[in-house]
Amino acid sequence: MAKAKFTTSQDAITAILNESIPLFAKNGFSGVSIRHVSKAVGISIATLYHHFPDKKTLYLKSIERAFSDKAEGLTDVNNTPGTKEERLKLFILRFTELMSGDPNFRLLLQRELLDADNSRLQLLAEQVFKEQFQNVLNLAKEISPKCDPHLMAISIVGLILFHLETTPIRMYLPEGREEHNQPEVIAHHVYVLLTEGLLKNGGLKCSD
Amino acid sequence: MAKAKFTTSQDAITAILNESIPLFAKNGFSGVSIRHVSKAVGISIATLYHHFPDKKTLYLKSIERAFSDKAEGLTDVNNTPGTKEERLKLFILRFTELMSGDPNFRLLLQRELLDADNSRLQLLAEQVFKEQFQNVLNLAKEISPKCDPHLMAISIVGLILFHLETTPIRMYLPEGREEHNQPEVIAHHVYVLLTEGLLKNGGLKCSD
DNA sequence: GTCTATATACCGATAGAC
DNA sequence: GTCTATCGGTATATAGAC
Repeated sequence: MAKAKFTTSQDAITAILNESIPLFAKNGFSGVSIRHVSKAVGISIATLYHHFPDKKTLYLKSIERAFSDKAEGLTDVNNTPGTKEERLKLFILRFTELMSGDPNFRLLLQRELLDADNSRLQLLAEQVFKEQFQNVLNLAKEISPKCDPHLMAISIVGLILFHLETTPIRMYLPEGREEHNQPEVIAHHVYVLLTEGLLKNGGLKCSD
Repeated sequence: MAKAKFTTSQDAITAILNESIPLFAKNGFSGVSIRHVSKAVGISIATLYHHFPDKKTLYLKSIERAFSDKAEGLTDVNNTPGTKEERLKLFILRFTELMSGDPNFRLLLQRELLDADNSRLQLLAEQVFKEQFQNVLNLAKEISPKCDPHLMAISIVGLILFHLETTPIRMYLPEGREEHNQPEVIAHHVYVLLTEGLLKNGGLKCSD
């Protein structure tokens, strides 16, 4: 008889998700097989199917687990003291550090934007991102009341995410340097760009 | 004997790539099988293998074909007449329209950023994007000489690409509207954001 | 809770005829 | 240039013992 590797079903499920999350983040849904996951955990395929009914459910539970952890990572920055500029700066820094600190979350998000159907996108938007996006929306309204808040909120998070997204190809592009990948450098660049624009005073003072 | 569907090998290759490009864009490398592609083209698997040695080569040739078409789409906007603001505006509009006009190119690019190894990213950077990126770099240097040009160039294209990337989830996020997906709306928003920043005159004049 | 063994389908790739 | 037929491997998923 095979000895029990995990005492409770929850332990086994957690161990499986701990392996499946990075695998799905790196290789996508169809790039990961049940065999890969079960081998990474150190259990048989049948054992994995004992805990998850099918591959799709395993994927969705992986997404769920990976995303639920992050929902609390960004507390409401609108409730912190300070001017609107300070709160914007704080949000950008926190969001950049959060996203660069956990690559799995960002990679899974990007893959979902590519692969998910409308029902799953709706689920993500309404049950995962809604609250956090609303915070950015409020910040955008306060800082730039005349502009479309939705477009502005997308731009704020998009600037940060795209810099992280292009990290692997940067060093091969002209004038790309290693330091461009540091969260603090990205956050500072995004903050200055957003607050001052390109043309003010003949160009940004990125050395500030 | 089976009748010849294509007279020349080039015709067959073009027909195959015409089907494989959108399939790879939508489903990724491991989400597409040789069977899918051959069925979509209307030929047998063996015929496909007569034109391409293996699946990986088919994928790389698909990328190559899809990307080569776009290299000329963006002519050097720095050589057009007008002020730097006008040239920035022109670049943003052209780039936005180019990217929203051919979803396959953008989707393949995003998938490559997720899936490609370093050698393929280097190939993409140096043989596909180098020249165009250099143009954006020059524009960034001229417009914002005090700021890091690399970071600024990434920000300019990133703003546009992220708005397109999030198109499918927008309508499910707070205050998302259908018109936010129009290329002209995105381009105008990006231009105003870049040139004026968030805080100037108490907020952007997005209605201009 | 975990296993071995197996069912069934699909995968990438090839052989050889026409 | 295209096909049918097929190989060996792997995919997801299940049955049933312990």
